[in-house]
Amino acid sequence: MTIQVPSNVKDPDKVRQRRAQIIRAAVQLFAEKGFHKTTTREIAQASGLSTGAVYEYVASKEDILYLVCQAIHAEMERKLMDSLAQSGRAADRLRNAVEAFFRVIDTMQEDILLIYQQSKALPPEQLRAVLADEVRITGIFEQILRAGLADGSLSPDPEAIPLLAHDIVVCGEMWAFRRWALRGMDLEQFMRVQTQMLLQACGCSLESGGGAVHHGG
Amino acid sequence: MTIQVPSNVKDPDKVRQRRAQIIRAAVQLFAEKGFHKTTTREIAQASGLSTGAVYEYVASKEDILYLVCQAIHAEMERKLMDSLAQSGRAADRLRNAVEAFFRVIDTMQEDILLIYQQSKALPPEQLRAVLADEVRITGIFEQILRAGLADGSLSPDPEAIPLLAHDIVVCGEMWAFRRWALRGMDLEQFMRVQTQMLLQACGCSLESGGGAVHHGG
Amino acid sequence: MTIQVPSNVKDPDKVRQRRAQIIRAAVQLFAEKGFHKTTTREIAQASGLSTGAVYEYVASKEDILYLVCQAIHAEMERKLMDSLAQSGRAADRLRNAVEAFFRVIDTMQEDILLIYQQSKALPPEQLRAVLADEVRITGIFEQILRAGLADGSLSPDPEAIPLLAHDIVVCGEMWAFRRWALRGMDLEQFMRVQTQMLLQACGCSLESGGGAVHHGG
Amino acid sequence: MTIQVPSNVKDPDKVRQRRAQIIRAAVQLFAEKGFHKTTTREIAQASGLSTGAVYEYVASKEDILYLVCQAIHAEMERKLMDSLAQSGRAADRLRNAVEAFFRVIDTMQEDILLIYQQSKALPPEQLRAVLADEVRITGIFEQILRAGLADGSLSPDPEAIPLLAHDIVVCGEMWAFRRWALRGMDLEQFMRVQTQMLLQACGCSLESGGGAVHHGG
DNA sequence: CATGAATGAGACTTCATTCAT
DNA sequence: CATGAATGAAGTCTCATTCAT
Repeated sequence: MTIQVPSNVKDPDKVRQRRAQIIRAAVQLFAEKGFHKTTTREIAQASGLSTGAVYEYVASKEDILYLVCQAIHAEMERKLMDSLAQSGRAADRLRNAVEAFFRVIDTMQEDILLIYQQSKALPPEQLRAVLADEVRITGIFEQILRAGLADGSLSPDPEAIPLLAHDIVVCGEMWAFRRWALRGMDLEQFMRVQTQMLLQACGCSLESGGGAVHHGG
Repeated sequence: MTIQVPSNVKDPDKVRQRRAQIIRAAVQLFAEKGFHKTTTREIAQASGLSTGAVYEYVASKEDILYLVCQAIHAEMERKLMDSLAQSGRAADRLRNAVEAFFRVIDTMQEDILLIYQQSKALPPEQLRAVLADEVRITGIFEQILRAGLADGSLSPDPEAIPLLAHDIVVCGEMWAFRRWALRGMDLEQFMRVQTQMLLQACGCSLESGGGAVHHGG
Repeated sequence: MTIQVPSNVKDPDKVRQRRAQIIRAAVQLFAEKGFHKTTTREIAQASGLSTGAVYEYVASKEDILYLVCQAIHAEMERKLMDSLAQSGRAADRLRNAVEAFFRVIDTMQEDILLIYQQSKALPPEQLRAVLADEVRITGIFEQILRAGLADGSLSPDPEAIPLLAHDIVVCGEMWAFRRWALRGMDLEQFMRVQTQMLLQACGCSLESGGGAVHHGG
Repeated sequence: MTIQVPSNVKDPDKVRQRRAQIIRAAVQLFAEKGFHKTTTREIAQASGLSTGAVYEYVASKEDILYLVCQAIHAEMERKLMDSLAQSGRAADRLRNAVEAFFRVIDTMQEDILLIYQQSKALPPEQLRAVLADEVRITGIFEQILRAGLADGSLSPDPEAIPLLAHDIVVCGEMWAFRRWALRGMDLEQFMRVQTQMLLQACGCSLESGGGAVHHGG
């Protein structure tokens, strides 16, 4: 589900390097002004290439948006993977993964917002590929939930597992896309509340989080 | 926090009527193609007005987007308000409100998606007004949570109340903006899982919902 | 050489009155913003008529400009005629006419500038009519010059009479159309220098003007 | 007091060359139809560029008008300077300059008319720059007059010098902007009368001009 | 490969004029 | 006669993309 972006240039290293320049510039511009209000000229200029050169590495402006979304997802995934514990009880790995995920989101706020707001501008096929990336990220949590069901450390409704995984992702990403509403909190507060809610929903047995734990009155 | 959209036409009834036409057409087009790929001519044509006539009721294309967002939020609020119980324990009113909210979202999927994807195209001031609408909707849930704290039927962490309200809104709205990921579920399933999670997070004492209740293993 | 501006309205008094309103508003607007940047709506509004009503008294925007030019010339001529001595030596009448003319110009600066800057926007036929008005005004001075040739009080080159008349008009009107360059002078200074130059050019015998008379060194 | 017109194109030679094309086309069109009735497309077409190409060399239609005015004034000044005697009595240099100026006007009638009729369409700042050009041209005559005062070959009222310079300019330029009234004369006749009047007003001692010299009375 | 000038379709908006009420 | 909403042609300007150098 990864779509090839064609390039006139043969040397793959050069392509990688130039596209990195383009992506770096475009991420910033798209986040700031949005896809449609950003011109290819601006992207070229900001990436240190000429107008024409950009089109040696990309076939259309939409390709750039696709590369940007891809790069963001790749970075998210990489960062997330890096801090995932590979062993232990699923419940602990979940708590760990959620925290890692939230911290990744915090460092990539603008990027996540960018995907939420601009991916609609992608052509259908590329949009599908981007959504597939999100499915893969969500899948990370799904897998842990299933592992928890298996090892007994979590007790989610089996049918609800996909949705719970989405809840984790969405309740984390809102730190980015509802930023305007959450100015009053700091990340730790946010994480405490969200983690508490999400883990409880997953039937996590051990409530060792820092926040006050509320037992229904 | 409501911004005036100027019109050349004086008769307020006519303005209302024509703007309704414009909004109806624009909602559809924006949802389908996005704000930037929709032309003013298309909007005019789809609303049965001439190009020039549209500009008798609106000063710019962005005004149309603002009217659209406003209309969507107004409809959401109206529908939500209509089905809100005015009395009873806060816990019951919350459950009721969440269900009502989710059903509203289900009927307004495209509209909510539209706001998520297109509001970035608004000029700053109008964007602020649209966000203020979302704040007001979120406030509905905040108030119930506070009432629950007061009448003892809910026990949210007082500091977490604003965030919990946002969780309710976001965990509902994902039915719209993650539609592509939730094709496998039906609304009732979705509501059961989300309601369960959210109410529990709010410290709702009586778990009378239909879903399986998970007590941490 | 006066072109009829058609009106749908039959009652000539009403036409006169309404056109006066239109002209009053248009003069101001044209002087301020120019013909092309003034909209018919603005003219209607400023004259207290509805958009449609204006077109009951005028067939086109250009008609309004024509009416404006006509009105300005008529006022100039009226004011000038009012203060023209009817008898006496031509030389005296000339001096008197030049002074009167200059004072008229001073009170009608914007109007004269308007004609200089906007008459190009007139349709050919109406432009011709406006130029004919200017010819008529120039003719006033021509006649006095010829009278002076006849009564011996002036001695212009007979062939130069038309040009000298234009010189009088232009050297007066520059008080309006070179206003930006003459900020440093007052009207009296200006009149003294110009009158001196013009009368001398017309071979005026009696140099009774207030200014110092310079005999070539 | 020269305003920079921005261009996307970096190569100054190309900018000069393309702008020359644009100016050539625009002068003709503006003179013929006026600024507002000329479309940017017509300018592009007449200058052999595409619509978009024009906007690589200019930021707005008004910029074109500004370039046109600038170019006209530059050409006037250049032509005038070329034929100015650098030495001799100021009185002779004045006569010489006036003649040169009048001949320049004769060759540039449409251009001068263009400035009179269209400069009102300029944005304020650019209008100021254009008027500054006219001030500079007028200044040429002012300087000669002052020199004449110094070398005794002219005896203008010192306070009247600026106005006399304007008289020279205006009494020359009327050959362009009153062309419709002067069809009956030829340039030589015109020059004779005007030169006579103007030099006399400047207190020029030696009346060696070709025209009949009239001594008052 | 790189450059950047050129293209031209098309976007938004304005506004003189009309005409039903 | 008066009103003012409606029309729609036309204008200015933008910008993704191409291609000669």
